[in-house]
Amino acid sequence: MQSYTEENYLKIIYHLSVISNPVQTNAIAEKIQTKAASVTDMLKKLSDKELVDYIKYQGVTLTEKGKLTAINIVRKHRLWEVFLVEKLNFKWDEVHEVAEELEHIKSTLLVERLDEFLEFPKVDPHGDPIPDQHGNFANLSFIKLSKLKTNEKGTITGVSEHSSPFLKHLEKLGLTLGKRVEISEIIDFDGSVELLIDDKKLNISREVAKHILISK
Amino acid sequence: MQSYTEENYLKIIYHLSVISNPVQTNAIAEKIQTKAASVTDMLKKLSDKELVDYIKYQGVTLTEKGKLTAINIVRKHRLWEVFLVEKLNFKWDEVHEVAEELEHIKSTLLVERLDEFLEFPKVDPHGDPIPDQHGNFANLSFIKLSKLKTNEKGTITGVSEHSSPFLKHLEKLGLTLGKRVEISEIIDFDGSVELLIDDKKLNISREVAKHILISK
DNA sequence: TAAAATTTTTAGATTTATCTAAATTTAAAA
DNA sequence: TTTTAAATTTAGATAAATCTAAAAATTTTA
Repeated sequence: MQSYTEENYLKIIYHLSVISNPVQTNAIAEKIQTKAASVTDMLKKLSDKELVDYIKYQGVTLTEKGKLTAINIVRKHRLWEVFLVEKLNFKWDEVHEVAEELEHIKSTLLVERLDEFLEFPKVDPHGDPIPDQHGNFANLSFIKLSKLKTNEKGTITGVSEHSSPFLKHLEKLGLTLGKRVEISEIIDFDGSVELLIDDKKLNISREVAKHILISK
Repeated sequence: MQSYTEENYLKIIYHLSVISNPVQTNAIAEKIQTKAASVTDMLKKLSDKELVDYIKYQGVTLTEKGKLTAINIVRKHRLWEVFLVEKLNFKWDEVHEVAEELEHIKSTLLVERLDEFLEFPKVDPHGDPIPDQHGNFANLSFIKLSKLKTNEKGTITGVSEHSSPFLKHLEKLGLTLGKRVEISEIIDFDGSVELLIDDKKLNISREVAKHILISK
């Protein structure tokens, strides 16, 4: 059994692995809001427990065991987010902090029953896929809205930025999951995107467009 | 803000206060599965934070601030128990350990929304009252089944023992909350109680009868 | 490729919650 | 009321997770 802190390290390493593998000490330190020295200490500990492969000065990779643990935490986090939004009427920008706590509750019975209660959701309120109890993800294919070309259409199915200000912004613009959009123009000057949604025109910055995920 | 551990101490002190006030160091140590020396250390800390009034060698009492904190934890514990039983189909003997973890989740929004989602329950699955957000309990009047006299009737509305073996035993006998019972005989020899439930006769030990709470 | 900059690790300290063993206080018994 | 027993506290140690400051390794740059 892992401690709350160990679980957090594993989760962060898991998320950072997607971007770069192996994961650097400083990257972890920044994400976890701690000092590099503390990270080094913890990596040694996780290595002793065979949850990560750690080479001094080189970085870490999750072992199979570590990866399964991490995915299980991600599973719990996302299921709780669905619960908060679907059942307790939380907004999609309000769920993260609470789910950060709920993801560490240990009972497997709880997780399986929650999954059932929520009718086995495949994605969380931000469109992120929810792994099953064996750690398998349904493979969803997303492309960034910023990669679409003029006149292309697609459905908003996810976001790659979870901060409250960003999500509130999208909400205000009506850019929520499931909405159908069409690119009407891409502005040369600043790369901003003009799109059609609910028959209305809308201009969003390139920065925003990069964090909206589309499926066709 | 209090730590997980501090919250547990406050909760235990709160429960023990009902039995004896002030609460003794050893009583806490036993409940919390730790050593008396550790309890002393924590009592000093809680005292510094003005959550308890602590007099060396005499014991502790919760301050108003400490009491409110404790009651809030009890509130969360019981609401989560209702959730587990009502929504996730947990049995009444399966909820305790999980609720022990869930009770420490911090968000007040979560608690109020959960309360609403559960339609403001007044009691938990064991019949224990759920305080409102101000810490007020509805005053329910219970008497022990063992205090009833021959031919008296009543409704099972609570239990004063929460262990899984005890609850499973009651379940098997059909002695669940809401059931109407009538005392048909009290056996002189061992104090055991014969009762009528669902038109069937049943004999339970005095020990069991003591932990069943009745309202008329 | 040698110097400079960056990243990472080590060493030693701190905080929180715990422990054991010994000392002290209080309560109970003779 | 003195002795004994029980409960409680103190003192000093330990484990987990963190920190700062300095040393070491790696990467970048000139």
